[in-house]
Amino acid sequence: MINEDKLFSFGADLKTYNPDDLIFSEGEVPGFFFLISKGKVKLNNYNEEGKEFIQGILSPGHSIGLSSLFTEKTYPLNAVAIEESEIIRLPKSQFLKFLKQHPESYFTTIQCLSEHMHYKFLMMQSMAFQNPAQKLLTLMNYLKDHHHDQSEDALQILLTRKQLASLTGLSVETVIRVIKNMEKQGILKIKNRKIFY
DNA sequence: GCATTAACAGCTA
DNA sequence: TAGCTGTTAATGC
Repeated sequence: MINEDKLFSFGADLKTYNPDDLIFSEGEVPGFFFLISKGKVKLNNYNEEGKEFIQGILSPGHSIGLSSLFTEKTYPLNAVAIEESEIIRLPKSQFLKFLKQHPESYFTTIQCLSEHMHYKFLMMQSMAFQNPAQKLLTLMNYLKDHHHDQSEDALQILLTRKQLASLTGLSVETVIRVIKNMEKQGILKIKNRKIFY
C-alpha cells in the first residue's frame, strides 16, 4: 500500500465526502490521484434508460480511477461516495513526481491496476456468457477471495440486492429469486435478509 | 428506502 | 410449450 504520510508531504489533502457526493464524473479530465482512507466509493455508469451499472465498489486502501491517470483520456465513469468517506487527493503532476522519487510505489501501483484488471476480466466473461446464478457466484467468489478473512466461515455479503443487481446487470427480482434458489441448494445461507456465503 | 411476492409479458431453447 | 427473466405493482420490513 502506498504510504499516506509521504503523499501528504507531496501536497496531498484529505477531503470528506457524504453519501451520494460525486468525486468525479464521466467525461471529466483526470486531475488527481485519489486514495480512499475511510468509507466506500462506487464506480458507475447509467444506460439510456437510466439504469445504473456499478463497475465496482472500492474500500479503504484502494485508489479511484487510477488507470485514467496514465492516459490522456477523460474518465469513462462516475465515482460516487456511498458512505461518509475520507479521501486523500494529490494533484496528478505531484503524484507523478512522487512516483519518480519513490520507485517502490510503482510496483504497488501496478499491483493495484493488475488487481482491478483481474476483476474486470473475471466479470466480463461472466457477464457475457453466463447465467444469472453464475454471474452472482463469480461476484461473490471474488468478494470472498478478497475478504482475506482467516476463517472458512460464511462471509456476510455486505451488499444490498439492489447493489448486487447493479453489479451484475440483473434485475433486483432475479437476484432475489436466484439467491433464494441457492439457499435451497445449500450454496449459501440467508439470516434475516442478510446473505452469508 | 430496501426486500419480498405475485401476476403478467416477452423471449428462447 | 415450459422455463427463465424483466416489469409492474402491492405489501412487508
